[in-house]
Amino acid sequence: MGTASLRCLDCAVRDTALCGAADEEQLAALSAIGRRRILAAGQVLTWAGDANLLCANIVAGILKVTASTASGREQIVGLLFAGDFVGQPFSEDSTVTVTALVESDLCLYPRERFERALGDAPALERALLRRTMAALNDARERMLTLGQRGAQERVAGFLLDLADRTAPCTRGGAVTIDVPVSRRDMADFLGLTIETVSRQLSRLKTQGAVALSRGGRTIFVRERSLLAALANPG
Amino acid sequence: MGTASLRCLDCAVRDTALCGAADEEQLAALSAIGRRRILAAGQVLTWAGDANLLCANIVAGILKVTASTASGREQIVGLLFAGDFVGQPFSEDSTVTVTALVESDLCLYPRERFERALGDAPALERALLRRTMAALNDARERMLTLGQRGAQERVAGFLLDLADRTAPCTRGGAVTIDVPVSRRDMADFLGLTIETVSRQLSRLKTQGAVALSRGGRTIFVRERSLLAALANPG
DNA sequence: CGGGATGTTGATGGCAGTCAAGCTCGGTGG
DNA sequence: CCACCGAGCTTGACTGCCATCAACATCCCG
Repeated sequence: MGTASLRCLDCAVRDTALCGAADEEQLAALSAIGRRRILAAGQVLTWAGDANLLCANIVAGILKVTASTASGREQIVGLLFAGDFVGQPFSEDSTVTVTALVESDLCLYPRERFERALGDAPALERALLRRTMAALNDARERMLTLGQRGAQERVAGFLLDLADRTAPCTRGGAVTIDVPVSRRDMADFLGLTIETVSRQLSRLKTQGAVALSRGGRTIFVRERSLLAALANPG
Repeated sequence: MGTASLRCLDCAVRDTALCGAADEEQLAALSAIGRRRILAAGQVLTWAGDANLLCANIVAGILKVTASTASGREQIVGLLFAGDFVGQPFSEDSTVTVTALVESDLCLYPRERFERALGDAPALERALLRRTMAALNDARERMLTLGQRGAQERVAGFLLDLADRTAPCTRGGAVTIDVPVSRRDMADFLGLTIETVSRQLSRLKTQGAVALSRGGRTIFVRERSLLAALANPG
């Protein structure tokens, strides 16, 4: 237990992850059932429809959560970053597929044992509830986007979200975004096609809101306020 | 407390609502802080952006949860029925607007007191966590619809959901659906326009999947399997 | 019976999807 | 070092679906 909680106390996401809500004893319990695993880029953690055996905290990396149509069309219903929680405690089977977008480092827990740990740690369960509610809010915001906004609004809004993630403080100025996903993933996230995403990015460039480079994976935001205006036309 | 829990024990949604997870003592505590309120059709319970002061259980009726664009376009991000929970414990302000679609009967709790009650009743908090996760799953399924499906698939899928809600058992046969919402609300729910919804319903009629009546508010499903096929083209 | 709200149908246009070339960049091997 | 290759990205031409605008029908309620 000593070494176990030591490992956790050293963890890169000790404060930002769910574990941040755990005291030392609870942390030791978590540590006892958790094990680290590296996922290669493109590797699938859980498949939709499979038995729901895993929960995890993301130590490093980026994962996508996807739902798919019978005809194979894919929608990214969530993006997960370091510190985020993955999984569905108290559910028998998983309804979504979780895939690593880049090499990712996870702290895995067997689902049922994790559930027992939650029962013994009210603070943990409370933290998970708050996170789940936050995820629901995100999902609702995205429903608004997918149902009501046009292509340019979606792309501009996505870039703004990325900018906030990488540089939350910068207000009116310029930011460099390292887009962590391919055009295909951007399209699947936004409910558009690759071509439409590409065209809208080009349009943002000609409008002077951004500059592109390195195969489109680095985006320089020239005028954040302009981008905001395009993301939310009045 | 005797009369209080008596009121609750009589409640129409005693078993289906969140309270179903509460024992008698916890129920008494809830009862002590809850009060009933009738909302007229069209009346708003909470506005997006306002302070988040309320939680509630729905005793009877139907509510919509909406998010809006700066330009006034509205997306219904959730529909709530008898037994469902409304509100966002542990959040300072509400991000969505909740409106009654028909006259509705609610059991209201002041948010902060409800949070305290949750802290004293782990079973309640557990139940709320499960519901929130279920809501998140719903939201993700709807993201898939809004992002990837065509108009006919959306409308057919909506009808199937309604059919499942009113007659979960009927498998291959025919069901009569009493559509509980206007065309405008259907459109806002599905991310379409009123006209498109109407046209797709007419199309479903000519295709023999449904029959319409009473100003379109009653829909007779002729071939559930056909409807399912149209909702999920392979 | 009349009038307003709600729903349907029609004509048209625009935005995004589809199909199809090119282009860029990074990696590999000669 | 450079030519080549392939994956990912961009751009173009065209189509099709859904939104928009507008007229008409139907239902409901007094």
